[in-house]
Amino acid sequence: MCKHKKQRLSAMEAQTQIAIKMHELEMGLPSLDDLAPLTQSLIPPQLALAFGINPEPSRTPIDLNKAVHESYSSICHREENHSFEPPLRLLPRPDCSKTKRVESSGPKEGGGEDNGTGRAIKRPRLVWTPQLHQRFVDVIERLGIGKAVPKTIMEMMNVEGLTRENVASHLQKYRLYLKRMEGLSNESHSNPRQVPSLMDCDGFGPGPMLVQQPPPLHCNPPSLVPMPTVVGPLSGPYGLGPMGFPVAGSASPGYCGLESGALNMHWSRQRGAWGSGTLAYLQGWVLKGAAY
DNA sequence: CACTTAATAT
DNA sequence: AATATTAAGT
Repeated sequence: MCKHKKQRLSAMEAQTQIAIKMHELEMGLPSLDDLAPLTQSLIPPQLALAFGINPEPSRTPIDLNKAVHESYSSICHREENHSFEPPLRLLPRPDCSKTKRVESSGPKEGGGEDNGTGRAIKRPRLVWTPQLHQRFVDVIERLGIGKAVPKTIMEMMNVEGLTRENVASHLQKYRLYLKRMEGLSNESHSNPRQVPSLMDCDGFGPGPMLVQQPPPLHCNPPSLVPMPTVVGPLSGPYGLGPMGFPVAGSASPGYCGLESGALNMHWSRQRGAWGSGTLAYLQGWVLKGAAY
């Protein structure tokens, strides 16, 4: 009896503590008068020029409004898909010297930029991390491989600084990869006698002796459900496949684990199938006895 | 134009 | 080896 009272009390205390903290926080915030409007550049153009910093693109209230709407609809879209992908940022921070410019508003990202000195700037070469590749694959699955073209993919991936060229290049490789996988599974059909030989362990995917059914899972995911993936150092002793996929054949158990969203295995509800290119890998996992 | 593909460069 | 770039064709 007394216990309940105490619990209620402490709950209330916690509430008031939070309220107090919030109040303190708010007190610490600058007043409206102290804030610069978002339309105003944080760095005056002259100063930016003097230090060789990319001048900020000018933002009109319309730009801001647009940006807000874009963010909003982007969030809604993600909600619709039951997917929680925070907007991704390629670089820790837009670096002032030679990175890409990033602002969504204003003139398109396009063209050879210069940072005021008239010199063209080079963006650092993109590294397709598993997370990034994951997003890439997600988008392709939503679009369907037929409609997945560089521009659309780029837009849907919603990654700051990602270019169409980046995506096109990756897509080219991804398609080759898919083709290879197809070839493999066909071959296994027509020529079951063939021995997988190297295919199993050379880092290019599992061999042909695979079951054709999606493995039974304890749950059929509502939409997109992250599948078990390899975790650990990106270039560890387990093999990374052609697209940077982990390869079952060469994965050592010590490096296997469950981590949501790290790699490319998804159940596609639309198609009622494992995401393109992932089936064989998943089967590889199952055959290897990966537990989940 | 944007897209594909192959070849080549970094 | 992974990514970018280029060239040529649709």
